[in-house]
Formats: sequence, structure tokens, C-alpha cells
Amino acid sequence: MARGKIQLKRIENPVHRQVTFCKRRTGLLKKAKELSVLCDAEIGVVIFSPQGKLFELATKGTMEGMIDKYMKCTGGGRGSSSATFTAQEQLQPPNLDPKDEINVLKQEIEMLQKGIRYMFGGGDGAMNLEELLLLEKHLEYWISQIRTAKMDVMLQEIQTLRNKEGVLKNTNKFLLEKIEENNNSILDATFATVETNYSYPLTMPSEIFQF
Amino acid sequence: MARGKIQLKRIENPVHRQVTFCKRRTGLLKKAKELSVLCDAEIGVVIFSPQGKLFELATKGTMEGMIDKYMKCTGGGRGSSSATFTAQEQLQPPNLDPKDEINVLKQEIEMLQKGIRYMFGGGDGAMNLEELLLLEKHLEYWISQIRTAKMDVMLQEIQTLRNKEGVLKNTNKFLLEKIEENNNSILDATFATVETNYSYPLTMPSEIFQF
DNA sequence: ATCTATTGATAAGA
DNA sequence: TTCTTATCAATAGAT
Repeated sequence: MARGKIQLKRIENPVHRQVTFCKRRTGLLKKAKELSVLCDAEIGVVIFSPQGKLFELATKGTMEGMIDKYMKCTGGGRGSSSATFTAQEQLQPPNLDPKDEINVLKQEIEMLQKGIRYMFGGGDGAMNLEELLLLEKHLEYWISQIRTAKMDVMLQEIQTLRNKEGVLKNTNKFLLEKIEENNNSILDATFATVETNYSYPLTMPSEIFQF
Repeated sequence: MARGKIQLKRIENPVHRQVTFCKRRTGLLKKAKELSVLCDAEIGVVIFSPQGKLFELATKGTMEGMIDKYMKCTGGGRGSSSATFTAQEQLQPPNLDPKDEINVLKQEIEMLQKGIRYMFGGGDGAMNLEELLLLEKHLEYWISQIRTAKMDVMLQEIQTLRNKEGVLKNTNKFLLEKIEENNNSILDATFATVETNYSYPLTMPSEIFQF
């Protein structure tokens, strides 16, 4: 537009991209407002920045109202965005354009294939930012599975340690009783001498046994 | 804009208004597309003409997807606008090439995802795409909040238990040595008798102490 | 954030 | 709706 034409492609420079996003976002919302006022139209605009931040505009009423109206117009027939809907409604077949769905799925497959190549190859197999962001999302899910397994292991270890502790405590208790018995039959001198050589108390601080 | 400035108010002349609506609507959607491409943003625009006619644009995926994302962002805790459905239900409508293609693509995606899950050593590989996407959405929100706190608590407990175990082990060891000393000075009979009354071994299995 | 040379959008007319 | 053209508005690049 100014000081030089721009290419209709993603701006690679992150600073330029962010600045342009801010400027054009403002411009777009302004244009939407103008159109709404000038022509008495009802307009809703939703903008997600690459970082996922939401910007929105609803020229009449609320965005929810817009969405409800949109749903009615598209004949989706599914529940209102603001109303609760039944499981029955939820189970109705989706109303997606098959072509769109196919494209989405193809993109997903390509992304997955690239991701696999990336992980196997180790190199940065020429994935662009958008693909990396998509892959990141899937990795987050996959990682959650690992987390579950890890959590199981940790819970198991906690249980095992608790069991061990119980055994040790009982053993300790038994040994203490044993020593007390022995103390009744031998001279105290020997025991006292040894006791000073150890830092571990024969009786544990009470809080250690609190669970 | 051209041939004279305009007032930012409703255009009273119906013909002018209609013409302007058409022109500016085109311009607005163009701007939205440009912003999306240039800045890698996800944008949804919904326009209702005064006559109630719908014009829409979703720069990535479908408008329904946009709405879902919007609901998520605004904390609208209600269900997905695109109803949840199982892969089985989606397989129902036969005879349509697009549907068949979708099914093939989905199977391919599942295969790829299973492969990756296998690489990670994770899950059981029995989830369909919709389940994965839905679960991912929820996990992204919930796990991040719960994960840190839970992990801290668990790690803390493991550490505490290990510390306790170390103390108990050392105490146990000391007591054992003490008893051995005592055994050298008193009769074995008493000890042996008591030992049979307890199931806890005085010497722990070696693997218990492996960390 | 502000400035300004340019490009892009568009009101009016056909 | 679309095209043209004179103007106005948006904005890319620089500061």
C-alpha cells in the first residue's frame, strides 16, 4: 500500500508481521463498523492472532446472538450457542462441507507425515511455522499420553515406598522392643557407649510417622 | 473515499445503500483474507444484509471450527457447535465419493497417529480423530493447570518418603548391629522365640533398596 | 507511537 | 453486479 507494494503472502519477518497485524486488524474492524453503520448490516468478526489471542467485533447485540443467527441461517439446526442442547442433538451428523473436510484431513495427514519425518530424520525437515504450530498441538496430546504412563509409574512408586515404609517401621518397632528386652538383661554401659557413636535416633521424631 | 467524502451514518438512499453494501462487503472480506494470509491469523466474518441474507468468511477451516474456538476463548463452557460424533456414525452415509474419501483419509490419519503413539510408547491406539481433537482441547486447558501442582505434590511426596526410608533404613541397620552386639552377650534362645512371632524380616530384600 | 509517500478502496456515474 | 475514474482512506516503511 504505501512505500511499496506488498506480496499477498505470509510476512516472514515476525516484527513486520506483528506490526502489520495490529494495523490491519484495526483497519478491518473499522471497515466492519463502517459497513454496519452505512448499510444497516449486522456484522460479526472474530480474529485469532497467530499466538491465539482473540479479537472480536459484533456490531449489533452480542457475538453469541450473531452465532445463534448464523446457526439458524446455515440450517445447521443444531443447538443454540447459548442454550443447552440435548445429547440427541449433539449426536446428529455434522453439517460440514465435504470438500472442506477433505482438505482439512489432507492437511492433517501431510502435517503428520512431515512430523514423522522430522522426528525420524532429526533435521528441521523444512516445516514452516504454521506446520510446526500444528505439530506442536498434536505433540501436546501425545505427550499427555506419556504423562499418563509416567503418572502411573509415580503413583506405583509412591505406593511401593509407602509399603516399604510400613515394613521398615514395623521392623524398627520390633527391633526397638527387642533392644528394650535386651537392655533388661545386660549392662547399660555397652549400649550407652555405642549410642553416642550414631546420629540416628532410636526413636524417630513423631512427625516422620504422620501421613 | 472517492468523489466526495461520506458521512459515517446510515445511507438513506436504498439504492446507494445496496450498492455500497455490495462494494464494501467485498472489500471487507478481501481485507480479512489479506490479514489472514499476511499475518497468519485465523479470521471469521459473518455479515447479515439488512434483508437478512448471510455472507460469511472463515479463513482457516470452517466457520463452525471458528465458533468452537471462539467459545473456548470466551469461556463459553457449552458444547461444540459442530456436534460430537463417532467415527462409526460418520461412516454411515454411503454412496458418496466425498464421504468415502473422508473415511479413507481419516483411516490414514489414525494409522499415522497410531504410528507416532507407538514411537512414543504411549497409548492403546484405539481413539478416533474426533475423540483425539476433543480430548486435546480439554487437555490443553486442564492439564496445564493441574499438571504443575500435581507434579510438585507427587515429587515432594516421593522425596519425603525416600528421606523417611533412608532414615528408617539407617535406624534399622543400627538396630541390627546393636542386636548382633547384644547377641554376643546374651542367650540366643530369647531372640529366636520372638522372631517367629513376626512376619517382617530383619533383613530387607535387596531390591527394596534399589533406587 | 507518529509520519507520509504510496497503494488500495471506493463513490459516483454509466 | 461490474467497469471506470477521480478521490479519499489505509498503510508500509521509516523514524
